[in-house]
Amino acid sequence: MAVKKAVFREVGTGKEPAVDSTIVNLRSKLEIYKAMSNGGNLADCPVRDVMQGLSGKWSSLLMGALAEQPYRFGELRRLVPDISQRMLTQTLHELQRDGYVHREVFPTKPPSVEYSLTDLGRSMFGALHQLILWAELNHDAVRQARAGFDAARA
Amino acid sequence: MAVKKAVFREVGTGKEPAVDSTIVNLRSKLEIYKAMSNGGNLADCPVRDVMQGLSGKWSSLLMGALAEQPYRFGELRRLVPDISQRMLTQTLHELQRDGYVHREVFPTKPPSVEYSLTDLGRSMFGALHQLILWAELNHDAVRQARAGFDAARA
DNA sequence: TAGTGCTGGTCTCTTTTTGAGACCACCACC
DNA sequence: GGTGGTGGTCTCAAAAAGAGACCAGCACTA
Repeated sequence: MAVKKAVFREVGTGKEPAVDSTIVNLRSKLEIYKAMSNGGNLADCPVRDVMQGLSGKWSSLLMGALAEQPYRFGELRRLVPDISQRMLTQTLHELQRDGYVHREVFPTKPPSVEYSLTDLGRSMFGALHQLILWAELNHDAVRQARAGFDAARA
Repeated sequence: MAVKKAVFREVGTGKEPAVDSTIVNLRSKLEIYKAMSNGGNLADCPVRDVMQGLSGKWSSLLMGALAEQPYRFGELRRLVPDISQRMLTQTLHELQRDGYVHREVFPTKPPSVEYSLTDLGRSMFGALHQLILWAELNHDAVRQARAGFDAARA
């Protein structure tokens, strides 16, 4: 294997020489992260903002359930037995706020509440689904990597 | 708009009548959630297991950065200025453990450490990228939904 | 008519996770 | 001998998550 040089690159310090071809070339590759970080304006970053709402422990699971069909509150509670009622309320509320989930109250006695995906929610779940499928297919590889890592450091 | 009936469905209680066509039809649609919940065996669920590792606040951001090029520890710290050193160490450690990230120490003085994506990591990021692109494209819709929701309840 | 159960929540308390920042050893440079 | 840069760990405070009690309203049952 060729010996890699551990070159001390200067990144993001704002002190780079203006005309350094190495850095220019390097910078041109930073497309994904730039998008994810809104080019340094971290406070108002689109990707980060949206991803944040999906990164909760229960968000993707509830989206998966609602992608199949609408559910009532109590149904979701039974379907996902290890979620606390507090987190179910809260996660559904966040998903509703971000426009992925529609909440409808029916005037039954007692009143029942049905949650369903909006068009935006279905659209988003299309992308999320890719990740879920990947997880399903590659679970063994991840588990194996994890086992190997734990074995190596033991 | 047609009046929706708030039918009290029985789901997951284990008490359903054995031959109820409504429920059978309902059950047949539960493909995505079944995959996500491993059919009730929640403790050892592939999708949940993998998603958990990606749902951290910083995981996807660091994956996005490393998808562009390898970075050294200090570079990542400067690139993502609002991550604490502790969370950077920890998140990289988790990503390494799950097999997405490779960690290589160079015998420089002082020693430098380079982080890069593995093949598994690049594969996973392909799927994650779909979600990132969606977020980029639909950020306005999400922000609008959020604003509308906040306005309605004020 | 009193008890029980179901609805969809909220409230409080404890535990877990995250964040901010001090601290560390090592070495080069001046 | 001070300063700065390397990649961390450690401690302590703040924020988030989880467990479970509690609530009002109504239907059904005894």
